[in-house]
Amino acid sequence: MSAKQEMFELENMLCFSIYAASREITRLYRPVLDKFGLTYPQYLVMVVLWEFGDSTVSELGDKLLLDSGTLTPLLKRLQEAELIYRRRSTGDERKVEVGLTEKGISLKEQMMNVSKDIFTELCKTESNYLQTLQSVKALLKDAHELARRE
Amino acid sequence: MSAKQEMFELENMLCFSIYAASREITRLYRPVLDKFGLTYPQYLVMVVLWEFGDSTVSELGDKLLLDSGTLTPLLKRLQEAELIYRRRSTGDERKVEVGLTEKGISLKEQMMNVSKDIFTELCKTESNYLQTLQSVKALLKDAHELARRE
DNA sequence: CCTAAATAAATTGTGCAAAATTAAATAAGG
DNA sequence: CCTTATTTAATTTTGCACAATTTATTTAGG
Repeated sequence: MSAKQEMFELENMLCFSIYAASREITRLYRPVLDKFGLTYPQYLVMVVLWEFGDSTVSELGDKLLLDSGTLTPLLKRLQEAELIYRRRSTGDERKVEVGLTEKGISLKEQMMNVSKDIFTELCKTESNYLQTLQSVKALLKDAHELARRE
Repeated sequence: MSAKQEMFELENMLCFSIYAASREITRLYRPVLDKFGLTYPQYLVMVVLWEFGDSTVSELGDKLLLDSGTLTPLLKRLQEAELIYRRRSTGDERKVEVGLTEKGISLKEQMMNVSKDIFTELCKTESNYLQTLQSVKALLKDAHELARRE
């Protein structure tokens, strides 16, 4: 079996493992997030707002590596759920500022008591959580730089 | 900063790194796959057919961890592109068998001469490709088992 | 000033992703 | 046989994901 053959075998393809792992992790979060009426990408937006405070749409996109075409409808759903507000920047009317409502702020406390279970469950089974985290973060950084140096 | 606080920081969230890395890798493959008129999930279906030969829809789903709601329209597009055929199983008319056309078979050779570039590019930047692959495969296995033990 | 370029977000269109429902066919027990 | 449960795929619906285009605004050059 040549090296060229091997590279088309699913078991050897890091790209497939990452792609499938991403969906399985989302599946793992779903039953918990469902209790709060959140999807996984919506949850990540909340995480960024909790950590960094009020942000523009493009700042959210920079952190999450998502574009406005994805974020705009997602943010509208979070606004309908009254977890965030959206308003035009007064200084620069091209920008839309996104911030947490009281309900959005208080959600963090509620989730900390539940979400730990997912995190610790993965930690428990993942014997080397920190090692895996460092590997994937390095991969993300490399892929991000490769994909954007046109 | 408490351990509970830290778990909501984006930099510490393995789930986010996996999710973002998956999209960045797909973005990396896109310009190459575009030349062949394939999307990334379509490419993965072709990889499975090249490796394992003719398969039913559910066999493809088992390998790729995708359900029929995702695969059925995707397979129809591959059929329209004349890379695969689909037909009801003669033995069991519930099953739909998927197989490669001549065009689909020959695509593998064409891609081997181009796709290597993506693979080697990632290998080059990823100092520890095999280590990362093993970590992510272990994570995938754990997440898959956790997500399905109801 | 005033026009041209650049920026920021929204809009549009295509293609996954997955849960829920439906429909068809098979298998199994009585 | 015949009914019931199971299996398998299709269909439907909602929600990302992203490229391409459009619109509005701001910045810079002349």
